[in-house]
Amino acid sequence: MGRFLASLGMTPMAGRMWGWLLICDPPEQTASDIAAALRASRGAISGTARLLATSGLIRRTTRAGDRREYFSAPPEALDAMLGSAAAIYRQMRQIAERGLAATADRPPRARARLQEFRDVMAFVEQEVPAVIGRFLKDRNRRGQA
Amino acid sequence: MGRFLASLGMTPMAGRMWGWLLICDPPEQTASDIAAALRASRGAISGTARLLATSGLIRRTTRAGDRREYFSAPPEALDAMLGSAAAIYRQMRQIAERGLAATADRPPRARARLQEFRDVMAFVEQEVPAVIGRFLKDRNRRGQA
DNA sequence: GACGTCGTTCAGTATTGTCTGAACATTCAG
DNA sequence: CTGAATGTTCAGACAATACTGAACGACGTC
Repeated sequence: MGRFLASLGMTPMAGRMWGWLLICDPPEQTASDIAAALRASRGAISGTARLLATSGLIRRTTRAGDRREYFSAPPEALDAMLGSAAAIYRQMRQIAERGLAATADRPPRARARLQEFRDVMAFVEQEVPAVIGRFLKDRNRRGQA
Repeated sequence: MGRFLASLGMTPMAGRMWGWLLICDPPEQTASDIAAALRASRGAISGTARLLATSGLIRRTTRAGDRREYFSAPPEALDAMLGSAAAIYRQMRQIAERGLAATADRPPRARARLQEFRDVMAFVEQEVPAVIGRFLKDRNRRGQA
């Protein structure tokens, strides 16, 4: 439960909140529940919830006749996580291409390394979706078995 | 050249320095060269150099009869980068397993999501080296052609 | 329509992290 | 041996960040 160190590019609060949603019971919790469990203020929960929701790591649902919002960590969260990891490579490739464009007037020797960096990122960017697809197929097969 | 935003888990200085080493000419530069190019203090260069060197992103070489150290971004840097990316998944799996051990006395319903998270990370952790191996083979083939 | 509850927003604050600049150790040249 | 140059280390300043707590608006209830 003390795994709030999962702040990989996220805030510590986001790591704690997501970790809690992975192990809480019941799986759907209100903001007040989370605030009490994590000993955090409601303001922090509000901001973190929006961050996690836009990242696709958590889902916020409402119930008819109930103003409260229920948060949960759905299975799609893992897909979103892998997808965002893939986005990092795309981002790196784009940065490299910007760099190549900015150094167009430099001698080729100076650009060779950046060019290779771009190629590597392009390769990984292309292969990662294939791996994810294979994983999803594998999971579905196991889920239907 | 203004791509110092590459601080993905690294310090801004590390991003700037690595980016510079990717495009500088000549490819091998002394600490003074880098400090002058990036308008940074020698202290920052020293600390950042050690950080990047231990990560395998840069290589520091010396020449006989020359006290200065030469820094460069070798091709192996990309391999190190992909390897560290793979390490992230392993780390996540280990964290998940620690969480599972810590919640052994909880009802299974509360642990199911964490269990699945562990499985997904284990899968990716296993598949990523395969992708990297395929990439290396592809690059070598192209390099020899 | 008034109250309690819930979510959001924002200023303030504490904490963390990053860079600078000086002091020190070490090496090579004269 | 002296002196210049290089790399390292450390304290301090500066900036960025994350969280708290209070104020505000909105919805449901009585």
